[in-house]
Amino acid sequence: MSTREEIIHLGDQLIRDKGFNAFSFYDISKKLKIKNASVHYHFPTKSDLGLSILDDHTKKLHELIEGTATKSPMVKLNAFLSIYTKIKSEGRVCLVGSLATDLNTVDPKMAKALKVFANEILEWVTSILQEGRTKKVFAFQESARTKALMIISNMLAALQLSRLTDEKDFYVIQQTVIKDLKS
Amino acid sequence: MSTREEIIHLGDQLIRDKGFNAFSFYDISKKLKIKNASVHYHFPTKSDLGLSILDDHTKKLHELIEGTATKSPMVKLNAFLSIYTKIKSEGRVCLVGSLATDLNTVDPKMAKALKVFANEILEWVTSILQEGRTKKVFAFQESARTKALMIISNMLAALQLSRLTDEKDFYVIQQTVIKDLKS
DNA sequence: GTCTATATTCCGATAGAC
DNA sequence: GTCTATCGGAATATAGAC
Repeated sequence: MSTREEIIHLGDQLIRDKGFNAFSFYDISKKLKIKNASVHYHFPTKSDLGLSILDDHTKKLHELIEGTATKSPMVKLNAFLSIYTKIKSEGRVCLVGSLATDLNTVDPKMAKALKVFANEILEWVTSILQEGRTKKVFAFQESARTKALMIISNMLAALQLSRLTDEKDFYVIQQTVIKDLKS
Repeated sequence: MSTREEIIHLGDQLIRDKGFNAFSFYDISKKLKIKNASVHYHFPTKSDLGLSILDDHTKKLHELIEGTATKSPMVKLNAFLSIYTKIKSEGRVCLVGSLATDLNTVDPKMAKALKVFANEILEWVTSILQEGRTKKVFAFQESARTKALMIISNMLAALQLSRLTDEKDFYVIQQTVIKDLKS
């Protein structure tokens, strides 16, 4: 992995671990054993880094969408849910949740990229649910978009809430989402 | 309202507007037209202020629980949901969501108080749902605690997600929560 | 691409006068 | 209870050498 890629990777972890406003370029330089100024060579400003992290997430989302395009709705749903399972195993929260709470403090370009990213997730999950209902794999009463909002809300908040109530509550919520879709 | 109370009030708004790590004592002193040092007189450290804000929320939660104790489950549920409606009208997020994403950066006392607060909300909503099901006002298949986790997740994340997709999505999610409980 | 060195700004916090 | 003044530290960011 190039230094640039390592910085993006570390920055992403730090945002989802501590929040965008609580990590510094020093945190990254320390871990990579380079100097503060070297991080600034790759990303002149913190917003530049934030934008690149969002671009990276968007790119990986596209890869996941394309990589599962020919699979069944259940496999696609599991691919979506697995994103959160992995984040939970790291003890972190998701990028959308972390940056949404900081939205009023980030620069407009980052806010814009975040909105695009969140809407692409919403559209993907909506399409998965729509396809699943058509194929009689999923059952739900609301519009597919509304159901997608409910499920994404559950997963996003499951990461945050289970930090406070009980770590197991993440899985309680995730399993309930799955069970609810099948009945 | 005393200066101390005004500081708590402003600090609460700032946490839910920008996040705990993005506001400063200067933000508060500027608004109250007093000096930085005066804020420190009331709250020696930022953590002291954070703790007092959490105590204030906990106290108000207790008042709401006691004030609705003799009401119907539907009225209690509406009291719970109205908390989020009000937050949405201010364009902010809830205290639990804001601080959960910052959890790894706050001092242990604040983390502890936040966990107590979140669990009290969970217990309250659980008891509302339990009572509502017993009285045949609500219908759901999961345990009352699990259903409470789902609903709280939906509302917490509705505030965050609707900042990014569409402000109206907050109400879409809220209405779906209500409708789903009645079927 | 990485370094040393530094400029600048901001923030949390405290001492001591009024 | 609020003020002026200030300390110490941390963070973003840049200049210029290697």
